Amino acid sequence: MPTVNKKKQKAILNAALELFSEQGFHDAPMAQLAEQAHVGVGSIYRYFKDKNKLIEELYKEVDEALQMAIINGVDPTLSTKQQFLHLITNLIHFLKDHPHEFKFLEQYYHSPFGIDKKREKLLLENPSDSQTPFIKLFSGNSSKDVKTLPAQALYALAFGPVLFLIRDAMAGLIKLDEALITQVAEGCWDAISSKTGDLVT
Amino acid sequence: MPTVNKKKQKAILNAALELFSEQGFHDAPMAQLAEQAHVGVGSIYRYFKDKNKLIEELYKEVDEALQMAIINGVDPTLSTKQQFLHLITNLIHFLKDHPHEFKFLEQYYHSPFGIDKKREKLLLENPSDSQTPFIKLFSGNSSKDVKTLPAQALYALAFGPVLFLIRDAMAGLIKLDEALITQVAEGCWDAISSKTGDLVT
Amino acid sequence: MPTVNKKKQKAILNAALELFSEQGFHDAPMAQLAEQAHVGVGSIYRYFKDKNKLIEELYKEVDEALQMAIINGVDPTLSTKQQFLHLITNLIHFLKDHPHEFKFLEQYYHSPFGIDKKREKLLLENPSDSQTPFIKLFSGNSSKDVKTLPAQALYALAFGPVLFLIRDAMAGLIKLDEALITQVAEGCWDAISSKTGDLVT
Amino acid sequence: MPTVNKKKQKAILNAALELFSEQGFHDAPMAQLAEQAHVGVGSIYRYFKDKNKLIEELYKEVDEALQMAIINGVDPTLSTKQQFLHLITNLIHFLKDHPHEFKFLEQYYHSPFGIDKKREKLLLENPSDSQTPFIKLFSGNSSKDVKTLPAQALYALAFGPVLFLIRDAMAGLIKLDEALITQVAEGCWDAISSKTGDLVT
DNA sequence: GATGAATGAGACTTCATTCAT
DNA sequence: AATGAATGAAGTCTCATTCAT
Repeated sequence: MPTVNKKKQKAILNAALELFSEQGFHDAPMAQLAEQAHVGVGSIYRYFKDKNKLIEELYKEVDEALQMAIINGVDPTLSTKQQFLHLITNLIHFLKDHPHEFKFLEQYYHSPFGIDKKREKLLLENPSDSQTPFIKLFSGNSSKDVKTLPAQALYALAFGPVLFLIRDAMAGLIKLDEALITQVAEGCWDAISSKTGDLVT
Repeated sequence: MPTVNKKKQKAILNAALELFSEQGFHDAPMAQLAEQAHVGVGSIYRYFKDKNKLIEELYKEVDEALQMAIINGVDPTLSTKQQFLHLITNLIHFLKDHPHEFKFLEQYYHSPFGIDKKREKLLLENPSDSQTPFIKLFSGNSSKDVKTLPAQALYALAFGPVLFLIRDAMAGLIKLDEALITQVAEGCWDAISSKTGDLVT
Repeated sequence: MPTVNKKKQKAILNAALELFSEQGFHDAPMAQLAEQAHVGVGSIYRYFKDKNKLIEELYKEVDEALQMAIINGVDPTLSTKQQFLHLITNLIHFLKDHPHEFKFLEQYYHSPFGIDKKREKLLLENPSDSQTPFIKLFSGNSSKDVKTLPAQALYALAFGPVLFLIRDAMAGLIKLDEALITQVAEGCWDAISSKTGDLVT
Repeated sequence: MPTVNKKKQKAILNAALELFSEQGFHDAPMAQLAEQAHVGVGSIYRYFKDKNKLIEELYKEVDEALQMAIINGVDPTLSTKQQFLHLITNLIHFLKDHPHEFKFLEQYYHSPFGIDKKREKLLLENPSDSQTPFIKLFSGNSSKDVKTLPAQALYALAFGPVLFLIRDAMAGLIKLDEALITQVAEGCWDAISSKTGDLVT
């Protein structure tokens, strides 16, 4: 009965997401994880080879959810800027509304797991896939709206502020309302827009 | 001879910086640390109460070096933009040239150590101190050059891209030459500059 | 099968009793304890939160056995003296025949564990409980047979010699045969009996 | 200058007495001991081979002081009972007034140091020396006043209650005033006196 | 398939002792 | 003679993983 399987696996992943994000990978013992998932410790090892593999799988799940959220409702007929603002706003909303996911991802990227291997994969793999909605936006003929920079630099200018901001929001240093979200999103656009540039220097 | 004292302490801090940045706090046993510092395990505890305290001290050291590097050579008579570009460029160079320090800081901020307490302190404390050179730049009468946004939002737009970019550079995803550094720095400025804004939407 | 559970716990307690009594709490490493109990080190911690808790539990066990042994076969219809002699003799026999238990208890009472907290509890708690068979003997209408002294003083006169004697016996300084046991028991009675007292001074 | 030597040695012994009695042998690090004695750690090892030897030496010191205190003011021309009461009362007063010494001795006797080896020595050594004033009292022609029992048994009946009582007093379970001390001393005498014995059984 | 008792490697930390100054 | 920085053996405890039930 594969239903049971998937259910239990999902329960483990959910418990893991919560525990990892709250306590960190290293301070989330498998025993506690099992308890939270209402599952025997041994059962976890039936679904995941070991703790590392569990983390990897969880990452895939969370990343997928993130990608889905980002592209939600984007209208390809609109202007590049409009699409960009939509995407960025989606991203901010998702991260803001999913603190567990955000904290997990942050931790993942800043651990031996993701620091080299994973981010590389993130970008080098599927060059035309759905995984990176921004890549499509920045390439093609809409690229004239955007500065002539390596993709990584554009990413940095576009995403960097978002991650930084969410972290601060999560730490309670700033409150993210819709107005601010919009302003920051526009700031991100200004950073990459080719139309930008002041006269005085 | 107090020199011996400081020397050994420095050796431990150096070994810690290297090990922590490469393996992470949790995967850098005190024994290995001692070995790398050419010191007995017990000696570490003469200089630092425990592992946490060692991490804390190391943070202070690294942070101080970072702050020094950022303000190096800044000319207060120049325009806000010029000063900003100088500061940001300093920051990028330091992080790029000190991968250990960068990785350590990233890890520190994304751990129970710094996640709430430290960043809060970073910004709420010394309102007029040397600790945050950017805060001075954004306040005062030069604030007209900068968007009307909460400090946190400006920080996010200014620093977010840098951290993101350095991470990618460190992972080998992009090569940071001077030209690119300049371009990204300008992108950061565009993100926060009040002179920015295109006509078409 | 919960039997396995209790069996292993018992094995640990037995090994602990032996080791603690022979080497002292501080010189009985958990590793050696595990070995003697034919158990993995980690297993001990499944049954006892830590070493202190293990000592505490062991104390409860031993104390209970001691209390049981003391009241064994006492006939409440006999005279106060007869009952007292019976109790004291029981006590001497138990301690003499259970050197591990005796040494453990001695050590326990002379450690931060029992020195204040436990002995206080021993006497102040259950005023009418089974825990202290002597207290009943000394109170009530049989109290006329016993000197008018604080309970603690009576305890001292009654038990003090026993503990002292057993210690000497254990050290091989004296051999405890039945005749001697009887004589000492009577000496204890003389110490507390109100009928005692010589004419010449 | 041997004066300096003795002074420093005494300082160490004093600090040791205090620390050992308050924290126990095992929880009194040499470093803390050195600090309390206002002495370098290394210096301790100039006066005592190691920690064990220090404990042994301290025992000798304390025991000597105890023996001196016991025989203080005893009048050999008085009756056996009077002498006994004087000795016992001396003992009680000394222990009551020197809690550090008492706790140290208790701990010493209930440790691998004293449990077998030392007490044996205490009694088997000097059969006619000053070390055991009671032994003289119980032997000779005054022995007719005392029960015909092995010396150890007499010791037990005489000293056992005292140690027990002091312990309780130290734990705050009972307050030792002069009246009570006298009564207990007489109880001890009753326990060993040959004149004792009631008619009813 | 599911469980959780059992395990032992390994982490952190303490502390008696040494020895160069 | 005195010191105290340096050391590493040894102790307690945790936790990922296994395997018999």
